[in-house]
Amino acid sequence: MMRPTLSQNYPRSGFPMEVSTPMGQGRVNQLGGVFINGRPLPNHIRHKIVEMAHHGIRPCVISRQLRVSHGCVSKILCRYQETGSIRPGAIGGSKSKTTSPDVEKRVEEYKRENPGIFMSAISRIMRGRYGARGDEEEEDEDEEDIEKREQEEHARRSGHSIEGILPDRCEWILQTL
DNA sequence: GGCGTGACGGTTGAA
DNA sequence: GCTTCAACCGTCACG
Repeated sequence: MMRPTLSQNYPRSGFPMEVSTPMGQGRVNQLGGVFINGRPLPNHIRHKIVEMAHHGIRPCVISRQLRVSHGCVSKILCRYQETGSIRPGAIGGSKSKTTSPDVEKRVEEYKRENPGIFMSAISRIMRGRYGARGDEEEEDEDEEDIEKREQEEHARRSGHSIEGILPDRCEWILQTL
């Protein structure tokens, strides 16, 4: 199982078809769908996958209809079940080193001393970071909005404020609560 | 025929 | 500015 095959070399040695997209060099998969190797599927496609699955449509039908490989449909649905989010994970970069054991210890201490303030701070940060993301399966979010938010997020991350650091660690913080 | 899974080549961005 | 590295991506094919 899972051995390399000739067809797996498509991308390198002459994929059957290549198309140009605003995002760059697109390729065409076996189902005739266009994808960009290494890049996530557009948000509206991901949204549609989840939506169709919600309506009880089988993954194989979804993959055929949207022309996305069934492996991809499977992955996206798995991820959606696990995280509740249709958004792709953060691509690239290195793991944040902002939470050394020392930092963790101090956050823990601070949490004990100021539980109220700590919680409201986290809530504020979470609102700022995720906004209405919890409703994303109901709302058809504009890709422009997403892009804008990502840009803002990026700008915030590159800053040196505590809020540029903490959001990445919110999951850990919440786990320790 | 439908599905889960792992290898693969590719992209990305922090260090 | 360039390189390295580790994370993620979607496709493909096997079982």
